[in-house]
Amino acid sequence: MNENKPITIGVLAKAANVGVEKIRYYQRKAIIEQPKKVNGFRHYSNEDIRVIRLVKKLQGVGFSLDEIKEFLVFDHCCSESRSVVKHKSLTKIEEIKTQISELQTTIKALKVFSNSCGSNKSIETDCHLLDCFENQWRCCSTDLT
Amino acid sequence: MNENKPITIGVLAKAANVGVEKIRYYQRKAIIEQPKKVNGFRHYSNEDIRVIRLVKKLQGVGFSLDEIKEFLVFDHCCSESRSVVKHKSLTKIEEIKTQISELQTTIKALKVFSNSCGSNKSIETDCHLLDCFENQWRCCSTDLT
DNA sequence: CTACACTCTGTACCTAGGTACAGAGTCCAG
DNA sequence: CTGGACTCTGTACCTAGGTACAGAGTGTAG
Repeated sequence: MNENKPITIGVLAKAANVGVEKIRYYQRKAIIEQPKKVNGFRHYSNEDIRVIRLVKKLQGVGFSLDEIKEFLVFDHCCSESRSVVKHKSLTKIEEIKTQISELQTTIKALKVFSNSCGSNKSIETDCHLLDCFENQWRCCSTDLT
Repeated sequence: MNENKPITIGVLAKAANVGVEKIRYYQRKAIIEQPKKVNGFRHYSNEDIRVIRLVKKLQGVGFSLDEIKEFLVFDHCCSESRSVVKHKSLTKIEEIKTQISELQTTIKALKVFSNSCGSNKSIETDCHLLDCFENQWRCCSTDLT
């Protein structure tokens, strides 16, 4: 059954909901492996569909293609580089935690901004985004006389 | 004192810890306003330093320059567009919340991955990133026969 | 066995967000 | 009043992550 209807690039693209050009681009960039070719046509496996979807998902949460490549490579040579895998993952987890806390601060600042600038009572107060964010971040304050 | 030592682009760049080219780029893109010029030289205010720092911070948490521009524009015509400001902020808050929950899922998947693939007991189990992520996301599973 | 859909490789082009000059003008310390 | 530091405008170039052909080959339904 798999033999009769090969998964060509178009089938893969449809199944993973991306364009064929993007798949070829990922192959040029070595994000995914070059599949076997039959008469010059690429034939994919079901796993390739999962990989493409994973790539999309990881991109969505902010991984660069290079980072994704590293994780996918580790995925295939897992038994040779356990400690490297573990290290990469733990590092990434820490990065994401930092990112989450920055995002939470951003939410706070946006809430303050929308409640002050966005409210009717603020019409006369000349409320600034700058002030709202500075109160949260203490990062942008003037230190130049 | 401010009159004697004007804040030129180089001073601003140093104070905000960015390059002068980036500041000029932001001006070309109308992210920040064109300051007054004295003999063709741009003279900035202390507020400009705060703005540049805010732009950096917002970029860091994932705002595009176009989004930043919108917020900064609202910031200046606040009294005319309260409801638009409020709406933009609330929309952005929801987006960020979604992003945070995706990031939390990513952390879970990475933990599973590092604990299984990264552990010594996994040497024989052929653990895959793909499986770890699919368990968290249920998004990449094969649905092609 | 023909027509059309699909795929191949290769190259060009696109957006976002910059960075790096060149060549000319300005400012300031000595 | 000169030399070095700084700034101006304008254009070219860069990376990441793609998208869009062109021209040729392949595969398959009628």
